[in-house]
Amino acid sequence: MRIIATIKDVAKLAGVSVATVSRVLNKEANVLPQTKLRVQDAIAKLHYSPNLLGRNLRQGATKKILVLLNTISNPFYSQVVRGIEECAAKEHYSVMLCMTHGDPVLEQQSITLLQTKLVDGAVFLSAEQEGTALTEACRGIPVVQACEPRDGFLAASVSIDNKKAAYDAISYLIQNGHKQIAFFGASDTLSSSICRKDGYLQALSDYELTPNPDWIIEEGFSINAGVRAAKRLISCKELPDAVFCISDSCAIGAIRTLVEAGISVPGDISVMGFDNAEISKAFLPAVTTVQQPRYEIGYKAASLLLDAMRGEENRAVKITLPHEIIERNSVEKHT
Amino acid sequence: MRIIATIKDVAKLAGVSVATVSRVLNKEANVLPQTKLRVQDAIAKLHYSPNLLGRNLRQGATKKILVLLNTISNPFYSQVVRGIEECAAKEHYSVMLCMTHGDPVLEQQSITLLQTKLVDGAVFLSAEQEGTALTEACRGIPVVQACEPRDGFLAASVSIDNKKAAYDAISYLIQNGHKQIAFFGASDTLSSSICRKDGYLQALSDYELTPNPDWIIEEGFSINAGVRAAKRLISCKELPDAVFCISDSCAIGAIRTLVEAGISVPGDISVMGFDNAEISKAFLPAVTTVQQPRYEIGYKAASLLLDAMRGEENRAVKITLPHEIIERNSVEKHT
DNA sequence: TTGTACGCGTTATCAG
DNA sequence: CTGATAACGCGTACAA
Repeated sequence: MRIIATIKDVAKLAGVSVATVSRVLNKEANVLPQTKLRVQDAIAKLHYSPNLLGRNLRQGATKKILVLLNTISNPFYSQVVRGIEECAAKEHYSVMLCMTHGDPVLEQQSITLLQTKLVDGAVFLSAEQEGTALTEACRGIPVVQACEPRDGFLAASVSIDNKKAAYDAISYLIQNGHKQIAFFGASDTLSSSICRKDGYLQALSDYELTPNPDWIIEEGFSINAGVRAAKRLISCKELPDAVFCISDSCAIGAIRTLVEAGISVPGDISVMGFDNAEISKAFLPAVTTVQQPRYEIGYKAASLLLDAMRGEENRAVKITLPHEIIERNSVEKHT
Repeated sequence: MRIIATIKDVAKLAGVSVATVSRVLNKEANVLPQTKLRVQDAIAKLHYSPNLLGRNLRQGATKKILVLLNTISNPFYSQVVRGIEECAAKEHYSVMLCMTHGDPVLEQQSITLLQTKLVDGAVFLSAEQEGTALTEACRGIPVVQACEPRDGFLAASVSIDNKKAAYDAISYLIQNGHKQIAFFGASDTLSSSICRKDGYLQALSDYELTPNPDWIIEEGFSINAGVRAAKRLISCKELPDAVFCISDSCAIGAIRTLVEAGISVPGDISVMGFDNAEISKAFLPAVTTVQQPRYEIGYKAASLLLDAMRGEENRAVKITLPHEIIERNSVEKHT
């Protein structure tokens, strides 16, 4: 392995002091063109690039922000991260991702990057530890939450109003003539799971429909969860005329399972998803769903984080962005 | 914002020297239990955590590796990254992700993290710059490639044999009675695009079939690319009896487009994908495809990177891992 | 067992 | 316009 050049080597080769090299590196004004050239020459010759550990140590900042998320296997987060990146780039921050895989220990490891000054701030797209533990772990560190705010975690958050979104989805089903509506949810403690179920129950109640407990099936967000939920539904003695699913993946698993069992979608049962995943549009039938403003959520979250890093106290800020129902072909419209 | 405690503050509060605090932090032996307690007490009181910038600077290493990838919107990479993470964790490295979004400038920014010692090494899951430029940019830095080796980039690589994989896929189609086989590919310069096309042409040639140029349609990897390719195919005066697609996304776009046009899959046309994406199993019809050992590719790549970071010279190593054909329902079996 | 003092690579302050 | 030097926070010889 070659020995790596430092600022001293450059200074020596150029016949100047390290201070002058530093000035050239940081594009300061007061350097004679000729010495500047000598320095740049030496830099090129030695393939020198400044060690940012030194710079960051000296400046007490790294110009980096961390995005913490459960897993990248859910493409939903892709656009959220893009929003974060583009907002951060405006102030010359770069973005790094770390995954927690649902493991509080891995999450804590990433938080250590914050505590130990390796990054300047973080956006939490998921949260594995308890809210109060997170608040404690992130004391004095700029952090915000996006998509999935955690109860008890004192940090600004950006998300849609999940309860209202589910409520609107159920209203849409009801307005299209469906009265017997099942719910495929998740039994975890994520705020989105809880809020979407609340919205479902609230809508049913407001429209004076009574929920059938057999039809509230909580298997999770994944395709396989949708498959399992649909199998359980099929074994019920009565079938609903519509199903609201907590995610598009779940909806797709459900649709393929129903269809395989000879139940037509949307002919016999309508199915509605959530998130507007890319596949929803291509699936057969195309899935009617609820769209979140993913990019905007990420952008706004980064913007709040930048505020916090500037010292602005905004830990109590809770922003909700508008959702939208995307009509496609998996819901039958009875008039 | 609270002032952040340093090792000095801890030392002062505990009434010891910074050296002793450092010894406690690094779990060295020669510290009296009672002083150790005093130090730990002070650490807790001050909510102190060591500034890793100082430590990393001192030690010349960060125990972090970077994964560079185009975008996380393709869930294919999720398992690859998992393999990297789990191998890296065995030697106490943590993994961070940076996206390039196909932009050489963003890629260069991430490479800067390497050049500037912020991370110890990197796995390239994509490459935006030219191979020779990358070789130059990464001189003296431990790097490896996975999935998509770049011509001219002198770094160890791990991938499947893309040409043979495509060849095997076409053979499979032919053995199941298909003779008129179209190819939906990508016109970029990725090695996988080129190799898979080569494999397609080679197989046709070996089985003495002549490729119809109208049926070689290169629109890309995405669902929309599959839609576009299928539309172009439909407008041909003759239709093939099978299509080999460069990705599962492409295959799904193609299937939904064919089906919408009243062409049955696999009844009229069989469609084969590539990658074994999660959705392929759930799609209707379930997509016959080629499986890559994603986790193993990542794991092996990380293992090679660890070797390189230990100083082992392995830049010329090229590893190919076995692929596998996954039979499902999108290919008709004529006997 | 503990403390002193130096150096990691950089930037910032001050003289000149 | 340039140079010498003191930090930044930490780890580690060496000394005590």
